[in-house]
Amino acid sequence: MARKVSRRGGNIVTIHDVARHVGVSPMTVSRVINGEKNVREETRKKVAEAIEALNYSPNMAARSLASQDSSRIALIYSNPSMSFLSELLLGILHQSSQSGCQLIIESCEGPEGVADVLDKLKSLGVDGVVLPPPLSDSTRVAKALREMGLPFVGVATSRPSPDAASVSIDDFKAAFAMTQRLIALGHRRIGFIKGNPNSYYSQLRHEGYIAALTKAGLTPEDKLIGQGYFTYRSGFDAAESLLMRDERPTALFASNDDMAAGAVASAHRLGLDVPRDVTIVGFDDTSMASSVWPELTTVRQPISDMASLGLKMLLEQIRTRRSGQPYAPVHEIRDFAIIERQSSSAPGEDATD
Amino acid sequence: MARKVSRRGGNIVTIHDVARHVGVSPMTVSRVINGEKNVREETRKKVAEAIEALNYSPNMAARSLASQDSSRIALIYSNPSMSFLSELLLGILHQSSQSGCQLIIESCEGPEGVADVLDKLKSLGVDGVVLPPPLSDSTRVAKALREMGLPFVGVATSRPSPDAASVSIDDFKAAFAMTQRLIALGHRRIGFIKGNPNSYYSQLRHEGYIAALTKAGLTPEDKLIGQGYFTYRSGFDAAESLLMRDERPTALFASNDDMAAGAVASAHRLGLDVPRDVTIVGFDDTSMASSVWPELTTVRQPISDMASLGLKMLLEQIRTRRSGQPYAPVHEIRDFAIIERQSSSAPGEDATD
DNA sequence: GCTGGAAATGGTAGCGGTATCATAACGGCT
DNA sequence: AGCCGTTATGATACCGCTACCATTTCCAGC
Repeated sequence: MARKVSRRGGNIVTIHDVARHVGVSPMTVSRVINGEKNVREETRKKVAEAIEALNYSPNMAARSLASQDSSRIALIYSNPSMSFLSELLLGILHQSSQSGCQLIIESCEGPEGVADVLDKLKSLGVDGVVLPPPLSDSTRVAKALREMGLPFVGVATSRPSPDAASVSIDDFKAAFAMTQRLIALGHRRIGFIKGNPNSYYSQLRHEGYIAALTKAGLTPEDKLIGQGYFTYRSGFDAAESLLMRDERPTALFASNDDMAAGAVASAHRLGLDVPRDVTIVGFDDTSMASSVWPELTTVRQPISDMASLGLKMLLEQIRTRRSGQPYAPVHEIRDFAIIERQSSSAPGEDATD
Repeated sequence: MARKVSRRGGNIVTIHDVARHVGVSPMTVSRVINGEKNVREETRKKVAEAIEALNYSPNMAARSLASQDSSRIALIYSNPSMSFLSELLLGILHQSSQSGCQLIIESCEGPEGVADVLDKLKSLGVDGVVLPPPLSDSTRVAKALREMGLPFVGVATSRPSPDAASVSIDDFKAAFAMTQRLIALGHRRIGFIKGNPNSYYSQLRHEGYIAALTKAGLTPEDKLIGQGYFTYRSGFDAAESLLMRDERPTALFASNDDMAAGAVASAHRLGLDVPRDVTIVGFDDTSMASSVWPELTTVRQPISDMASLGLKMLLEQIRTRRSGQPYAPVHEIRDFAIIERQSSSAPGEDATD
């Protein structure tokens, strides 16, 4: 039986093989892999080439065993917006297999659930926590984590805080850009459906909308603004009251995709065609955006990338902390993109050209 | 600086600690942990107690390093039905951290994508593959995998095949049960929206529906059946033509949630209230089911459990194969559940009681 | 009681990396 | 040239666990 040849397509390339191939010690190879300094540029290059040539990839098990730093990272989520979650998971998963860290996924329902989960984390000996929205926005959670001395990172929208890292897009700018886009299409009466008032990014998106209108010389009007709570139903209701006005808006900007989908349903119910009679756009580009019909024009957040980067930052933070050095939290901003689909067009005109 | 005390809530318990505590060698402890035979019952018990007492948990990194059997498992998905995927991921993740296997997630788009991905798997040295629908249904993929000599497991609906394991619910029985439920509510004209004709489980669900009607003495009618393709849009269209008939059905059973959601939208557009004017139910209980309004009555598959079990079976299969023993593929069936939400009621009556 | 073979247990040597400290090579300076 | 403080590299010892083989224990059978 081929024993030690079972994995990796037939032959196991170790750090020793690479070392021998180049004519250096394994230690030097290790240094190159981990991007440590104190390696001559020339050596680094040779090693890198050998790694490439031999198609070497480090054994995570060995690495985490030797370095004693197999971190346990928990991902806590509370909002069962599965579509968001799954993209997040993809990113996290990718990064965790790269970094060889152990992942624990916990859901917490309701306010008292948070305490339970945190207790559990403590007993599990978790080293750090990844927080997607809406938890990333919660000062209560942040406070609890801080008291436990657990480092954490907020992914996709979180109130910048001096002692926690975060990765997000610029929600204000994104909402601003999307609103500008609607204006550029020719819309003048643009409605807006706000998200949950507790959430910070909901505010930012609202402000971005207002700012874009103002900049274009349009007056933001209260009667064009509906209050939603990030749910489909709330989007449905808010859109209904907005669209039943005498002078109904020609475009509706919902601050997430679920609400936008609800708004589309509401428009349909009122006998309005989307986008011919009313343009409706969303935010996030979750799977909801492309599973309804017409598919939603929306703002895309690179959720997977953000998650991946977030985890990476978290691990770095943990490592820095362990070595006793001070850690300055990083707030990383990623680019968003406006995705044009079938739910938007110029006012009074069909998009299907 | 506390160095070697960084993980697991403060102190690292190793197999040596357990051994010392009991007064045996680490080897014996290892045997107990791995459930090997040739350990006296008495010894086993003492070791088990010590493990409990010291709250020991094995170090996965060390284990997989030493035993050389860290399996790499790939999850290949093609249908970007994110809500389904995320629940699957949750289950897989849970199991993989338990079993200490490395996970690789790959998406493949389109038919030629499959070949690319399989190439990649080969070069990555993957040991086994988890296949969610619709890939789990594809004989082409199964054939390719078989030729590569890669074990795989189909999760949630897969054509039972003699040489591949699978975990699924009984789609026929589930559709049967849901149809019976609608009949029990008093519905007699029950429409059905079929899924993609290529897919096996789509057929099973259709057959379940027919069987239940027949058993209740109702005649299945072709004009009550619409063809869909598992997409929102296709559900919308199919429902539209079904609901515009003179004698429109009082209930619509869509063979997945996306189509059911589309059907709801279509009903709304026609000015019909759900469920007062028409009951609409779905299948799968993906996040779509609870994010639209009214929330969908649907058949729940325990996706996360199924995925977890599937991975476990796959790992077992790999281990068995490695040891050179023959492996008889297992087809595991899990229970489904019918989830009643707001989209269903007795005909001609409002559900909100 | 002694023997032999199976069952139970222990000792040793790594798995593939990295921490740590020692050593060698490299300039910059007097 | 000689000295010294860096900077680059190497040797060694593990990390926690298991494979493998050696050893001990146990008990049946003579």
